[in-house]
Amino acid sequence: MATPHPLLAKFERALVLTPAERQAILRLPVRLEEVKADQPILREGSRPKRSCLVVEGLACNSKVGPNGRRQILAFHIPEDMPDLTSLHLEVRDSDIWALTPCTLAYVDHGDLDQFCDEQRRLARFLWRSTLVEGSVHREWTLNVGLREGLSRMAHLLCEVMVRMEFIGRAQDGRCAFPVTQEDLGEATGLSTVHVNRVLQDLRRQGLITFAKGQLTIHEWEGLVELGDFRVDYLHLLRARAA
Amino acid sequence: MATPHPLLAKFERALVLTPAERQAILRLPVRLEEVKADQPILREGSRPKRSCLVVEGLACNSKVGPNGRRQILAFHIPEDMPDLTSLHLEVRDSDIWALTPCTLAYVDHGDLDQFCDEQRRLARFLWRSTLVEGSVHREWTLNVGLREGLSRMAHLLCEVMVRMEFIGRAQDGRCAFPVTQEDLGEATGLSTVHVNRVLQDLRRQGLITFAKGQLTIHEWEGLVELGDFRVDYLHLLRARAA
DNA sequence: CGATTTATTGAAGAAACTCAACTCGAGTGG
DNA sequence: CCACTCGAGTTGAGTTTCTTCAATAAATCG
Repeated sequence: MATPHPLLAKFERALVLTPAERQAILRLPVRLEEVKADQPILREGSRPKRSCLVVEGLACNSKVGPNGRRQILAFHIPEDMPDLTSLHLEVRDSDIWALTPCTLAYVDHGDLDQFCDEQRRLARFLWRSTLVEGSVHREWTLNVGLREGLSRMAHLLCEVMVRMEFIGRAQDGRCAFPVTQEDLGEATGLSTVHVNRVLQDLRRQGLITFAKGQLTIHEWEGLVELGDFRVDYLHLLRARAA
Repeated sequence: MATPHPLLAKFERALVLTPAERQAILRLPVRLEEVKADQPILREGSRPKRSCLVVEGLACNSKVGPNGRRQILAFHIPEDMPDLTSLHLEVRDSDIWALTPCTLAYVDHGDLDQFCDEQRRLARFLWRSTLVEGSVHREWTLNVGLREGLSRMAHLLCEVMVRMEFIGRAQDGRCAFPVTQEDLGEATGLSTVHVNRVLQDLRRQGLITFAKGQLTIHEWEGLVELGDFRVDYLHLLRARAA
């Protein structure tokens, strides 16, 4: 088989699989689809019959507020399943948008349900994934509710870098993060103008470089300090040999 | 048996149970405990071996921010399980506090795990409960990130009232909500002073009364409008006869 | 009753917003 | 290849929202 199963990477990142588990994953029927940049993947109010995993690209979870402004609630990077929630939540309560061109691997809920019934350990891991998403939401609420602009942005950038590192897509404090300043504003609850000033401030302090969709963190400790970043809430689980 | 099993109410609110399911719930060993007001129920960093359900009282999920200020992330009312997350998330990422004296029903994770393996439908419902909690977190992030003070508070009060109604603890737009203005500030990300002014504004508009821990909503439509409140994100599921 | 929260008020100041203009770079099509 | 457009980034200035500080009033509790 040429390309490995898209779901395999997600599980193997965190768990040491038994042969039976691996087989069960490989048997899961998936369907690959492409989405263009700035296109909706899922809409609030819809009733999905399948869930997707991000294979390639950057997506986000968002809702539209009163004034028509968008609040980004989470970024989704490869190996994330942005709508695992819809497996048990009939109606979607938020949108999923592709921020860049995305490759998605879809799994039917029927297959996933059966998979969960048969593979109890892997089911628990999927449940856990949705709980981690919840934990990230909690940290974001705190971020927006309690931290001032500069610290808030610092925290966000720390999170992105750690998650990118975890999936092996960051090296030497550098990773692709192809979002606009407007996107950052929607994620932090700041205006675009203010985002611009905050980023300038971070640059001036020599903490980061952010240009052309590339994020570089020059002084990790400094940014962590400024952003009051403690990694625990990401609940990163790394597979380790027995 | 004098008092019904504390978990039964939660399930029966949303599902029509089979006799076998009901039996399985009744067999779940629980242990009732009391906690005084303003006491921690669970601490960030701890590794719980059991989960609890709120039988009586008001609790909250919160984290402490950089300046030592507390951000409330959710209120927990009877029939909520504030730390179901810890069933699969080894280390707690937030605190649970009792805001009033609380009665809690504890279930060991071992028992709960077994219960989930045997009662697949009920397990799905528990999973779903944690997903609803996530949805509430999303709405709160939007609330804090996008809405201005007045609207933000209106939204919060709408949520509280709907949830209280759902568990049968509100009548005629009136329910107990024994929190201080400081608590409300921590939940909305506003200063205590500003909360006070916002509440005055809501009162002046004739929308609410809030005194001595009693919340009354006089003009539901008006408050909903002001708070941009749409109930869907609560994913309320009501048991209905077949 | 005194002690301690909790609620309320005024005033000055900070953080962030809006509006509007301008720059820059990357297409794109004539 | 150049003029043009368009999206993204940047800057200045005035304004709003909310904060902080500090003091007072009211309520609650032992």
